[in-house]
Amino acid sequence: MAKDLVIVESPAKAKTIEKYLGDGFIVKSSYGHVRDLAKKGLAVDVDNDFEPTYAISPEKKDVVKELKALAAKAPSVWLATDEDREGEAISWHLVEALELDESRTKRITFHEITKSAIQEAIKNPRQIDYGLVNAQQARRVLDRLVGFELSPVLWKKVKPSLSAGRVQSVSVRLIVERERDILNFEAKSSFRVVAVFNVGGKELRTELPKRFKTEEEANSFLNDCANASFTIDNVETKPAKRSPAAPFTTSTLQQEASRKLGFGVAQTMRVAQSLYEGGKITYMRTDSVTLSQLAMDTAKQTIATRYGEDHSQTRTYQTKSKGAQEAHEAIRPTLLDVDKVDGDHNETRLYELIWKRTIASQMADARLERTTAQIAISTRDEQFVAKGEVIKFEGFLKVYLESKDDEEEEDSSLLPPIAQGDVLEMKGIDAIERFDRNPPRYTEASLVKKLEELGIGRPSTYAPTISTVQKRGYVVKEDREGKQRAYRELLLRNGIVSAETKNEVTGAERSKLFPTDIGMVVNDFLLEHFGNILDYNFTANVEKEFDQIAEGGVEWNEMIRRFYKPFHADVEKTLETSERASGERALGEHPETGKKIIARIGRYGPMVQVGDTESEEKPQFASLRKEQSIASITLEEALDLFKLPRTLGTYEDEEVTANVGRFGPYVRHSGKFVSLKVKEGDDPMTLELERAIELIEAKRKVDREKLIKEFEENKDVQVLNGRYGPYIKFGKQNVRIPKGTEPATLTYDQCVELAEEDKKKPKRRKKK
DNA sequence: CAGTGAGCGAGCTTCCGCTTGACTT
Repeated sequence: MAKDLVIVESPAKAKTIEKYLGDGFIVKSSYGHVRDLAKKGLAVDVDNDFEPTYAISPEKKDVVKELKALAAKAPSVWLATDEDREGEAISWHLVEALELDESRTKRITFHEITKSAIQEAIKNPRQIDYGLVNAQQARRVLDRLVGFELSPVLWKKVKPSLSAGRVQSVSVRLIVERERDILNFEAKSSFRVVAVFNVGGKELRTELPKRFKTEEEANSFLNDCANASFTIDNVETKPAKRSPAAPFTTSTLQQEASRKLGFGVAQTMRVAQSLYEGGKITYMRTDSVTLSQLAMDTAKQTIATRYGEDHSQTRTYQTKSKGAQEAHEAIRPTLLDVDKVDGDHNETRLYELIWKRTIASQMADARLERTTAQIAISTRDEQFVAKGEVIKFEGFLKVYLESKDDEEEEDSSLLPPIAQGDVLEMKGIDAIERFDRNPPRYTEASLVKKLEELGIGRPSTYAPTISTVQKRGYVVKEDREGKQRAYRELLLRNGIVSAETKNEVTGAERSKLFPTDIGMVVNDFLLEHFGNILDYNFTANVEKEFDQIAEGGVEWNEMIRRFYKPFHADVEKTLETSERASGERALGEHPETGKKIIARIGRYGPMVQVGDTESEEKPQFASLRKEQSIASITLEEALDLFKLPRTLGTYEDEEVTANVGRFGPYVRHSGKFVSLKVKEGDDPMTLELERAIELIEAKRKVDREKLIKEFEENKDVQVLNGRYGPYIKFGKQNVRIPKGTEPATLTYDQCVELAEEDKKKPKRRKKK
């Protein structure tokens, strides 16, 4: 008997559904979109109602071929792609690509993969929704027009191969603007006062709600406290509660995996993908916080068994994010009673996180008691405040607590027993200078959070977008070392106030996103000429229009026409009238020659320049160092760059020079390069000839020892000593020497044999 | 591998959103 064909987007989903549907159905996957705008050129006819030219994606040729053959034999074809705009379009493209007859084609949808949901869907087939399809075409065409018209403007006006787009350019803008906020941030300081009292052998830690602006004020406060008495003025206890966070979406999973496990967003998605393929979790690209009824029921049982019925609380969550399409469930374990899975370290950790978050989302509130005590000072009007918190009922906190991006204030805990009117024994009071914190730089995950808030990008594109802006060189993910900063500390002990200057490290960063010079230049250029595209609300606004198209109120080509006319005019105007953008920034004048010094982007990246290109004397150029940027380099730092290369003297009648190159600082001597050992304190600005010679000789020695053996038969074959031990260099091929073979005894024939064997060896593949 | 920074011109680059493998070092 011929079987009906069901087509879904993901192969893992296909497997599960086939199980639920049983005999009469064969379930296959389209692997996402099968057709797209043709890769070459615009593929949108702007003079003919924006008629798109679609082509079957090259890597989908085989898929389409197979599906087409199966569809030809099937009595009915069920298009079960996702229930959102893209899913509807995939179904339509399948109709077109497989040349399906719509009379025996049925469109079905479900947003959870459970037996009942699927059987219910089969009972309610419909036709393709062309409103949604057209909304998707508008989305697709708009993105193509924006991307493929803006990018070439950048090639002409900034640098070849750059790119711009509705999503990536706004992502870069967020990072650039945050960096400028930080650069312009003035860290004002104030004195934070903390007093510690003794209550029956236990410490009572309190803080002054107000901070003192100056050291004088803080000092006089401490002196006033020296002979004061301290009395509990008021104690208040209030009940409070905490509620669990919603189950994971792609974005919240990426955030928590970043905070709790230190994963990058791409890593999170890779690990989640493998859990999904193993059937351990539901689909990982979702914007929905909904759990299936089945999942909530199992969660309830699991919680009751493990923690007691009073810890369970069935909850449904509403999505808060703009533009959510909710085609799937939230990310959850497929089996909620399984709290651990096999797999590598990262898989088990991510699974555990997902399990805990899901279970906690169905648990009772935590009930707390918060106590606030005011402590009066006999000599001043200010009062110290002590805060304590006691958990009365753990509820969901037994399982999981969501992390915050900024480290929290120290956890408040139980206060020692105190009552109004108690007179306290003061142990000490500290007034410590504290600086305001600059706005935080984005991590990959906090950028995703921001994009989601703005409704920009989709679960399937968050990770790729972040990798694109890095690949284009707009943004780098880096660690930065902090700087030393002095602060004042006043201590009151035994009635005496002492003051001291101390040092702290500030501004250290780990895995944060920084804009590059090119990122800033491109951003400023786009913002100046295409401000509407870079507007944080641009996506949200066009989404509203896509919705109108979906509802049938607006024709998609009309919407595009209204957008394209002014946009294209801007493109033309910018191409004609705008200057090349080089991010030029004047740094000042050369102290000796008075020539202008500027920083800008050159052909090979950021650089500083002394003198004019138009003037008769050729200007001097120097590349910026990796950690420098046009926006922040000072005149002094720029002048330093011109101090290299330095001539140190001569050795063996040849000049020895020091410089910094692409691979760090080096010494050059008779055509050879020797790297400086920065870790051992070598510095090209101060390096002396003696040390340079030492380095040159050391390099010569290594080179001499590098060659173990050469062969008369073939000069291209050598036995060498490399970084990882001895190996055979066979032309361009590097061959390992088997264990137990003494490298120096190898003959030419043996080398040839080993090289042959090595070639035949199947390339070892990385274990997952 | 440790440079370069002028200009010409051919031919290339580029978007966002759906999905996974099939390739190496």
